[in-house]
Amino acid sequence: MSRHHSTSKGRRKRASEELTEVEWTIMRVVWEQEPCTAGTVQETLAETRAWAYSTVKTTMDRMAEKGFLVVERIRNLQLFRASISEVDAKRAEFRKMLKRAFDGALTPMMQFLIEHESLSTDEVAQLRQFVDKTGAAKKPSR
Amino acid sequence: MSRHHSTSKGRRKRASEELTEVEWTIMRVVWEQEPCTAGTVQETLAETRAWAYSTVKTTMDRMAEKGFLVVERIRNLQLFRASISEVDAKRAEFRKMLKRAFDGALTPMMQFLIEHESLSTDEVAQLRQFVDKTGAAKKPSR
DNA sequence: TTGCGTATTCTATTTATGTCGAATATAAAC
DNA sequence: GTTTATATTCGACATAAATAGAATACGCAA
Repeated sequence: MSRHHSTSKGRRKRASEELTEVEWTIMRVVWEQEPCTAGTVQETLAETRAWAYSTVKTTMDRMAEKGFLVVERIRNLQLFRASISEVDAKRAEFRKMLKRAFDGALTPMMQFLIEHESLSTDEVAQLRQFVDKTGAAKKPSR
Repeated sequence: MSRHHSTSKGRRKRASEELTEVEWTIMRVVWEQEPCTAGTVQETLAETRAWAYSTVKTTMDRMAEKGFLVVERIRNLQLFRASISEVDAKRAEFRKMLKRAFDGALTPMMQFLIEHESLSTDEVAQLRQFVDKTGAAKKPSR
């Protein structure tokens, strides 16, 4: 067993763009404010998370190592920016859930939602709207 | 900061029923064959995972500690059964994803699916079918 | 030039997760 | 009873994740 696409340094294999909880929290801020410093992120999150600056910084450094963030150095300043898109991250998160809980299939998930997640009337309506809008393009059977 | 609702023994606080990857793998087998022994699980998974018996056993013991499994002892045999339902586990997994990636809202997720996940014609058709079948009966519960 | 105030780097602790091997216990068979 | 095949218990180790303090470097203003 040995696979890693050597980006340059010895990168550990990454399950594509799967973020941990803490990483998601940080990424959200970065996507919104990039380029930004660790200090900015820490401050932005201060209201909700009592994280020490060093906690945020260390995490962000590690995220950079993993390839989730890229760093630009200006003087003694480090500006971080996301190197994975929000869409990709969402897609990965969704896929992971789908794979784990629904064997990777969308339809069973939909069925589950309807049967067990008690969608609100609004949600059902929207769902229907989306379906109609989307389904219109391709002629469904039935 | 210090919270743990001492269930009886010093249980660590658990994020409800969130399973790790390995735990999902094991739970799937348990749900299907419960009550079953660690050996059975190990053997069932042998085809796909080269896990030593002890690996499976240790993991299952830990899962029992966490409250995901319950053990029944018969002689020197331990029978495991799930103490969380498949539905609950799925719900938790789904909710976690929703919270992380879509701020907990279903509609944005739907939108995302349609915009970025290119549903197949079949999926759209099925989706429509579900919506039709459900839309009328569902009420704004919850 | 001397400090002050951040930014950076380095290291450390704790807990969780993934994996197992070795030693031990035990039911069942001979 | 002794053997045999499992099951169980325990401890161990590596890596990752979460969290943070301490030491250090470095612009910039007085």
